[in-house]
Amino acid sequence: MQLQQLQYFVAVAETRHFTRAAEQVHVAQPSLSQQIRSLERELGAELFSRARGNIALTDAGETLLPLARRILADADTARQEVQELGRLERGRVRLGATPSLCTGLLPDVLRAFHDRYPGIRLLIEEGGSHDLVRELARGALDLALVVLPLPSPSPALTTLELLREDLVVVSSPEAPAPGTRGRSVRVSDLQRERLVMFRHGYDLRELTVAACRAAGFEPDFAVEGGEMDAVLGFVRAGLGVAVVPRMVAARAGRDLRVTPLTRPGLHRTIALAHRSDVAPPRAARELQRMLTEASGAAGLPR
Amino acid sequence: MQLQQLQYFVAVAETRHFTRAAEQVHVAQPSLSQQIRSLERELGAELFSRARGNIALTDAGETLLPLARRILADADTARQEVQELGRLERGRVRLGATPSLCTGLLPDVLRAFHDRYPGIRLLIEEGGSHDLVRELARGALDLALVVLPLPSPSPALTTLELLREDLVVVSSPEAPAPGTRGRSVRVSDLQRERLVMFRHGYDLRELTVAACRAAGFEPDFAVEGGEMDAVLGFVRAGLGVAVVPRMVAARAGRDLRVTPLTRPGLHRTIALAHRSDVAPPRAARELQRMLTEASGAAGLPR
DNA sequence: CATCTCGATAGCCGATGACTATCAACCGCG
DNA sequence: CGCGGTTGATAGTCATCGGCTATCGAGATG
Repeated sequence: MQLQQLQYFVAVAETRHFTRAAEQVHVAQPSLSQQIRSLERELGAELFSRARGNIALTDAGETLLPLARRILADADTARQEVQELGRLERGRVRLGATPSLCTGLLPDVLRAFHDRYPGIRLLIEEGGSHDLVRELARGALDLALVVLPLPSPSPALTTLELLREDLVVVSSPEAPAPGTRGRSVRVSDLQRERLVMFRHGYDLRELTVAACRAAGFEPDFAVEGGEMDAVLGFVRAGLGVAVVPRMVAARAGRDLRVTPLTRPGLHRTIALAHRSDVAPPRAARELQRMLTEASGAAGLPR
Repeated sequence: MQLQQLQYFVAVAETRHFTRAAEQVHVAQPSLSQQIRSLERELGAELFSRARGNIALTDAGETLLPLARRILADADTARQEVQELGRLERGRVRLGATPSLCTGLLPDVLRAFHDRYPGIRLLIEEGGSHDLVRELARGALDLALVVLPLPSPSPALTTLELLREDLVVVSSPEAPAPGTRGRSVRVSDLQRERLVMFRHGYDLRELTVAACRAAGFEPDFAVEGGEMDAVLGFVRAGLGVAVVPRMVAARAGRDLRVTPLTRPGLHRTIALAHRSDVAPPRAARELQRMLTEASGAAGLPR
């Protein structure tokens, strides 16, 4: 039994006429006759009663017809759906990102992506780099925005650097400016400040703590454990200062004092990770492209 | 897209392994690879991510899989159903019969047929010969039990004589026996009787009336218009006598007097009719066979 | 009776799917 | 670090099959 034979069969059943059915399916009449015969032979039953000028379905034909129609319809649907997938009219991207990135780079790009491909569902998983890497390897994510270096690097993952972000110190405009030199602040100056610190899992936490230790002191937390918004809120309220990406600080509005770090300062490298062994789906590749483009404009060069 | 390709595709999707899938579908691995490739080319999308030792479905594959399964299942169902039809495990026979035949020959044969082929639905249409012939020609019936000669014979119908039935006179045991000679009665004797007559449409009505006229008189109806059961009931109640097939009279029980007609008496020829241009369905042919057999035993020879 | 219609048949040809042999990449093992 | 083993891809060959044209044959038609 072949799809083509079913198609021929349905054409004959509909036209009740071999010659016209042959025209309808764009094939010579003998070919169609032959295929119908072959289908009948395989099924072990006549499908049509071939009374001259009065082709009619037999019981077997009557039984087969609805199934044949359904099979052909399903085959059409299959073709349709796969092609829509290819044209990014449908589909899904499962993107992981660290919380700080969700606040920074992501919203604009996701907005642009969704405007361009409204049929693609975007599933965002917010989590620490460690979790994201695991989910990627499990195949539960197509792409992840992570901060380099990865906590558990693996050859199974390919990373593509997107951009390097400066970190800055934010503080309440009402409190005295941090540091001693006004325009910028050194890491060591943070020893005199109390910090508002993210919860465990934020790469910014590890990064900041590591920087303080490298400068020879243990940071002093005024409060710790919040998400990005909470941290900014605490800072705004004057509980302490925080080290955040410049982009986040810029978005946070005017009611925060932003003080850059003295050179070389602190940075973090944001990268896009995906499994090395399988190419990400079309839609994920397209999102990857848009992210690369956006961050290229935003700034890997600098 | 071909059913075979879908089968191969599902096999690979299930085993996640080309070589094992090839074994499962009894084909060499390169053939399977090639078919999958060809399917992918036609659909314009990769169906599998071929990471060594980790074959996985792509989005497109994931989309196709459920449809492919369903298509294959439908194809199986189709094969199954058509074959059950051939083995008379399923199906239907649409049989027409005149009312008097429904009472006579039919019940036993239908019982035997149904016992033997419990999966076949039996649809009986009771009607006058004229209606039955029309329904046959329309294709609304597969077979019809009719009384010859047909009111509107047509080359489009083939008839096969089944048996000749004697007609007898039935009367109430409490009334005086009809006729004058005790053991049998002549048609002309019916002039002195009042008849219980079937409704229009019964061949027995036409036949009896024609016989009376041939004998030179117009029959006198005590009551007319009933079905077979009603007629027998009226006769039993003593309203009059009736001319019915011997087989019906025999079934009607002891509380009816049965008087044969003097030779040559009256007969009717029962035949099986079907369209000449198309062979009846398998199940109908089988019922035809059983009817022929049963009536052969019952009596065409005599 | 000639003609037309329409499905079946015959014969041929190119496409295609299956096979064997082999390659290439990757894995695990010593 | 090299070496078989595994596994999917590739190459080349061949038989099959589906498509085509030409033609037949049975009914309908005028």
